[in-house]
Amino acid sequence: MPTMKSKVMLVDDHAMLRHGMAMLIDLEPDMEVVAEAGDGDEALAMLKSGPPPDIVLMDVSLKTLSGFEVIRSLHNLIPNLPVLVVSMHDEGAYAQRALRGGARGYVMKQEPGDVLVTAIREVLAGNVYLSKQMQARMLNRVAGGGSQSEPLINSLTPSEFEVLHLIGAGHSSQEIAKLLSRSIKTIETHRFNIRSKLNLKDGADLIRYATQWSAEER
Amino acid sequence: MPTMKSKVMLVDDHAMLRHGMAMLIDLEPDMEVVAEAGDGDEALAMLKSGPPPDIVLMDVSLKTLSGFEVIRSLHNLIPNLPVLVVSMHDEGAYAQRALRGGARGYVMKQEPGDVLVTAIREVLAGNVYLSKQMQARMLNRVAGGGSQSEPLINSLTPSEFEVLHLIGAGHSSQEIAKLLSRSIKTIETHRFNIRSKLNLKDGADLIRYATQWSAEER
DNA sequence: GCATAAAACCAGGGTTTCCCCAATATACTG
DNA sequence: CAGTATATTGGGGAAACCCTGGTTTTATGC
Repeated sequence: MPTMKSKVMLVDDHAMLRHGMAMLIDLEPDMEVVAEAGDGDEALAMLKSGPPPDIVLMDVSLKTLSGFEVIRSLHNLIPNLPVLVVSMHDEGAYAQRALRGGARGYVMKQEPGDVLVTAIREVLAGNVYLSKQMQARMLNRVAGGGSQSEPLINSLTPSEFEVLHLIGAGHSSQEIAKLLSRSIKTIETHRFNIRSKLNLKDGADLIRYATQWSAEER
Repeated sequence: MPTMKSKVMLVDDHAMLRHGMAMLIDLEPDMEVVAEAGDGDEALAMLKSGPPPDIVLMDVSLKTLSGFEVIRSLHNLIPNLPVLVVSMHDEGAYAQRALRGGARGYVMKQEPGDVLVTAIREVLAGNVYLSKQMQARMLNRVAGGGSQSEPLINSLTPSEFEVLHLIGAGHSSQEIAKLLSRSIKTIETHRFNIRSKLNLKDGADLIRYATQWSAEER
C-alpha cells in the first residue's frame, strides 16, 4: 500500500494552465490532483457533493465571481480547508487581500513550477507561503508606515473591487447587477465610488483603468 | 536513431504556464521544447544568436513589448518561422490582429491541453489553426464570406477615424464636438457607426479599442 | 450590550450615450 | 447629366451613466 498522497483541487478558468499544474503536481510522489474546476460555482458544487481535498489551489481572476468571494464561501463551507492562491498579479494589494480573506499562501504564475510544489508543502505543513518577491512587496507595504505611496486601489472595499474586476472583464453595469444579484443602482454607486477613490475623471477612464488592472495588459 | 522532433520555442512571461506547456509538448513523441523566453526581447535575442526552432508559441500579453510588436520583429528576422499565439483573451479582435500580424494560429488558455498539440501539428503542416469558438467569433467579425479579410479599421471614413482618435486620446463626445465644431449628435452618430463597422458590442468596447489603437500610433 | 463607523444597498433626477431614422452633401459611374 | 453609393450632419426616444442623499447591514471598540 502506497503512502497516502495529499489530495489537491485546482480551480482556474484556464484549462491549459490547469493541465500544466496538474502535471507538475502529479510528478511529485507525495501529492496528486483529485479534482479540477473551471470556476467558483463549479468548485463549490464539487466541495458540497464530494469528499474534500487536503488543499485548494485557486486563481483569483475568475470569470464570474471574484476569487475572493469564492474563498469566503469556501471558508463558510469547510472552515479549515487551506487555500493557496495562484495569481498572475504581482501587486501586493492582491496578496494582501487574499491573505486577509483567508488564503494561506500566494504564488504567481510568473514563478517556475518548483515554487508551486514547495508552496503546497509549506501550506499543508501549516505555514503561510509567500514568494520572496511578494514578501518584499508586503514589507514595503507595511514598513511604509501607512504614510505615503499607499496604492489607491487598496482603499476599495471588497464589493467595489469585485465590480472593478467585472468591468475589466468587459461587463456592463446591467450584466454585473445580474451576475451579483444586485440592483443596477447599487452597481452604479459602486462605479461612482470607485472613480472617486481612484481619482478617475469619467467612465471612459474607469474602463481604461479596469481593463488595465484585470488583464495587466490587454 | 530517433525520428527528428519538431523544435518548439515558448515565449510567455508566466514561467509556471511555460512549464506546464513544456510538459504537455515533451510528452508528445514528435515534438520537444528547445527554448523558453520570458519576454519579447529575450525571445528575439535567442533567435538572433542560436539556431531557429521550427515553431514559436507566444503569449501576446507580455509585460514589456506588446506581443504584436514581437511578432512583427520576429517576422523581419526570420520570415517563414511559424508563430502560434497562445492567449487568454477570447476576443475576436485579438485573434484578428494576431493573424494579420503574421501569426498562423490562435489558441486560448481556457482550452484543454490536447488542443495545444493539435494546433502545433496543424501549423507545422502549413495550415492555419483556430479553435471552434474563435472561428465563430471571426466569422461574426468578417463581413462577406471567404478569403480576404480587409482590415475593418480601413472601412472607417475620415471623420469617423478622427473621432476614433480623439476617443483614444480620452475625450468625451461633448469635448470632441467642441474640438471639431460639430453638433454632439453628429459625434454620437459617428461613435455608433464606428462601433457598427468594427463590431464592437458597447461603449466600453469602443473605449478599449480606441485606447489600444491610438497607443500604437499607427 | 451599546455606540460608532464602515460598508452595502438603492431611489430620484440630471446628464450623456445609444440606437434608429432621415435629410442633405459629395463622389463616382454609366 | 441622371442615378447610385457613400459621407456628413442631426433629431427623438430609450437606455446607461453620474451624482446626491438616505436607509439597512456588518464589523469593531468599549
